[in-house]
Amino acid sequence: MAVTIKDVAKMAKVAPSTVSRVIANNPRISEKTKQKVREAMEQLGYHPNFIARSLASQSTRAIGLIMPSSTDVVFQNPFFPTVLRGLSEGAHERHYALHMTTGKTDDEIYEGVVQMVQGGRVDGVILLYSKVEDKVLAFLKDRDFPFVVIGKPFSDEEEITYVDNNNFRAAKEVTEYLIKLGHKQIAFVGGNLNLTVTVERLLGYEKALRDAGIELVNEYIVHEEFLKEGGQEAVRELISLTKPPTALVVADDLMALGVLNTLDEMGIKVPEDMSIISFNNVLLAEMSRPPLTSVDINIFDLGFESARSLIYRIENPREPVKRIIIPHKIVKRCSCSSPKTEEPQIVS
Amino acid sequence: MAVTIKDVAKMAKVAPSTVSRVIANNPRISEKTKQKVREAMEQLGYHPNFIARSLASQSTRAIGLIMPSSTDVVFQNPFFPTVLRGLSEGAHERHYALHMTTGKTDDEIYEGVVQMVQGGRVDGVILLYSKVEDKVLAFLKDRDFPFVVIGKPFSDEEEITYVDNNNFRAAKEVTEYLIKLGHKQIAFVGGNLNLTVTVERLLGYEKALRDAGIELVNEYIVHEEFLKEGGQEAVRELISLTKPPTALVVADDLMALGVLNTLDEMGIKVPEDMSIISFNNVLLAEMSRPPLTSVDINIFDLGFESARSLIYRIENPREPVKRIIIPHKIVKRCSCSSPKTEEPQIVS
DNA sequence: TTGTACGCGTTATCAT
DNA sequence: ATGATAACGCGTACAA
Repeated sequence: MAVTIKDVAKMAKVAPSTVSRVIANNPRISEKTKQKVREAMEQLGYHPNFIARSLASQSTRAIGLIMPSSTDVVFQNPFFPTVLRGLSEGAHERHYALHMTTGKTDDEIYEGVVQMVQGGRVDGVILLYSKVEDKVLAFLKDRDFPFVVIGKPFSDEEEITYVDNNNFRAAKEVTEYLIKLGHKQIAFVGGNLNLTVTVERLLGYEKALRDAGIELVNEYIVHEEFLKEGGQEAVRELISLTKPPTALVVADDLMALGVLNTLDEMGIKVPEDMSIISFNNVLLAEMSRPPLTSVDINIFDLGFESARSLIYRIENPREPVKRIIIPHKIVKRCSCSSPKTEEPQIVS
Repeated sequence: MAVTIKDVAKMAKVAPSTVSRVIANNPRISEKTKQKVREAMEQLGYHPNFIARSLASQSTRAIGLIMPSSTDVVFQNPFFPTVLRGLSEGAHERHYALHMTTGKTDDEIYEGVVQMVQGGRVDGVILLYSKVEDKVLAFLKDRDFPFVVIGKPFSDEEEITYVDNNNFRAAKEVTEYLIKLGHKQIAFVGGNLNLTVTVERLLGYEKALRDAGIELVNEYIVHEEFLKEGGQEAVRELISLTKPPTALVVADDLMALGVLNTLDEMGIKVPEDMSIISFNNVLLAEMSRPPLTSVDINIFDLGFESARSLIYRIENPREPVKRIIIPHKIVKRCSCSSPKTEEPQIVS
């Protein structure tokens, strides 16, 4: 058995409660006994037992991470290692540990969360995704358990603490950027519509077009999963239109990579024949050919601020909910240019 | 306060210990009282408290994951989401939870591990990396704490349970494959030499050349970090040699992607002018242009088996250590071909 | 088959 | 400033 507070107490010739106070650095303990106790701890190699401490203090100093379905393609996104880094750093800063749940199906995930929460394993949780009609979110809200979601909640926005980018605005900006370059036929290649992020980006795209007086055409909006095959399908559909787009707003870098490949296979040059702009600015964005113009959404900060606000919520339960918007920035690389003016060519 | 075992006991008119036994499904409890107790649990919405249970039973049913330094480029590798999936599934299967530690510096990581282990937060840990002279590993071994490492340990191989591929053999095979295609000038682009995986792959490469009677040339072996810029540097160095290689063994897909880009910029065609073969076969391998021939190392299984063997070790402490080798497979795509025979061209 | 009583390692509330 | 003592919620040896 490991060395406990009692062993230390015995060695320092004080009561266990005194040792406990020394650990908490209670000011009512004299410096002399503090020193004595600390020496004993040192000599015995004492380390506090988190479990016992949790039981007594009713707080675990651990936060739970709820991942999206592990079978979901988004799980493969380089997005995750980066949020994780942010989360980890934010938690570490306040001496919180990280606990994880994953699952293949939605039910598995839900069960995991219930276990974790009811079982008292964590003081609060962070939802690493935001989708419509989420059972998990409903559960947490119902139980009034501290949580924050990364991304904009589908509903009850006012009553939920969340950390997000302004995806609507970001999408509007990139679309306006393309319009300014002279594009009029701009398509949107989005991911799963169950994710609120997809919806927000789509809305921003539409708003920009409407503001510019450009008609929305249904065939220009395609939705596929965030990953490879999806991108390819989407592109083929678009290119085969009688009046194909000259520019693409793609909801995710990884998907844009797939798009890039398909275009290459079809002999369509980027950015000469087709402009592409995408989101997230993961490492791949600069490793593609051509390097992608992409919206940097500061993934790390998304994680970092989520951890921070959850911890704040845990430690100040009665404070009002708040939302944090992480700034974004368009990183211009080489995948966008002005459209070729087709008409003159026909005339000549 | 949440509903406890006592509340259930009161409602079912039995002793708390009886409730406890029902939870453990102790056969010495009559079906009748079991039923009665279960009804009470249902009605009250009882959920066992993991913390209390852990304290009493001295087991947390949680396993700790030790990540590499979050500042390290390898952390960004798509490798991680995939091992995580495997780990998660392996743990979930046996109803174990996942706990994480990360850190920026080695010391931060070490501190985190010590806290986690001494604090009794987990029953065992998994090292998600394997490097030389690892303080963390030494600590775990010294404390005789259950752990398994993903990758081959640098030393004390016989006394450590680990899960790995046969990277030596894999590297040997891919090199032989290139040799069989007719290549004689084959270079090796490796990552950080502190990681045992890099060493193993390098050794396999060298062995294949030696077996084939091909002289090893020092300039053909370059070491850079696993990610982008590294790859580019490495390639430039190689190409500027008076007798540049015709084929490259690259230690990681992501790095190969960087290599691909640099070659493209330099106007060198793959596979016509340069063959490339790499490792891991992450999603990106098939998304690159051209799609990469890569060694599939079954990342998921690496995680899955690690979780399994750790749990086995936790539950059977006195069993001998074992090592598990996950099979690999070369996935041939489009980045390798026979070398152009330069001489005839000069003659003609 | 079930109940009693104690222990797991801490923190927290009273005392002194 | 410090020491007893009682929780915290559950498992379990021992008793009945």
